[in-house]
Amino acid sequence: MSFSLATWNINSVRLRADLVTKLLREEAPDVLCLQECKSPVDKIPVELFAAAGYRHIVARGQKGYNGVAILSKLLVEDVGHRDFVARGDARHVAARLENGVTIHNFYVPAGGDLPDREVNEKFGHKLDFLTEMRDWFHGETPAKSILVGDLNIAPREDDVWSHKQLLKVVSHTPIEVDHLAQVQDSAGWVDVTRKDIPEGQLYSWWSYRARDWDAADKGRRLDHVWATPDIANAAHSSRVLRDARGWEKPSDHAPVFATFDL
DNA sequence: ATGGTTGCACAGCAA
Repeated sequence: MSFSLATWNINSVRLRADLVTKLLREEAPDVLCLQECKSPVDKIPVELFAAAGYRHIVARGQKGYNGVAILSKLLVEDVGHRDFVARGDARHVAARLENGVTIHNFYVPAGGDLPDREVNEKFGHKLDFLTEMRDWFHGETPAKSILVGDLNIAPREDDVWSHKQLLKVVSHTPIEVDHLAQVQDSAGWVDVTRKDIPEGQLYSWWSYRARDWDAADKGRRLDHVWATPDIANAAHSSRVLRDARGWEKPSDHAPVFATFDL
């Protein structure tokens, strides 16, 4: 059995519902994980997605902020969520496919501007969120699991347009990279995207603030697809749909894809 | 060095 999956920070699922359906119709992943839906669950345009063939939806939402959803052509079971750092934020949801694979969809806090928890509470929140992810997965020791989402960290030097210029910029600081590595180590998570594309610059996010995002190409790889070691070797064909960043009224993130043969 | 844009929701915060 083979299935494909994509993760996309949509930055408002209602404003960009037509872009979601465009992606579903043109790229047709079996499962699409969305972050930053910025919508209560009951206001997600589920009929639109069902009409495109995605009849199974597992989501957590809140008004205006955060929000994660898993849209699927395949039957999925809602296997819950965890309120990381106990703020009542909708930043995690999990679903299980009939083949036994569990998919965790995360929206990790962005962390504010200053990379110092003493002066920026949001940075501390981000680090604490990552620490709780590490401890949770360490205790769970998951098998046949996939973890995707906007993790808001670009860990490698070639995951950012300038390693040197971003060392003190939130998303690429050594302490964040270390925290993310500890999450990854907690369950032996394999970075599927980099397993498939080991070399070269690779980005999934480009700021809205650039005059010409495509020409400047000052991107970062903030969106990730990870898998536990038992299924990581079944993954292939990873890619970033950079084109989507150039669509009309785009999200600032592009979707990241992977396929699993199980 | 600074400011640049977007979404939500209607001011200013979060990203």
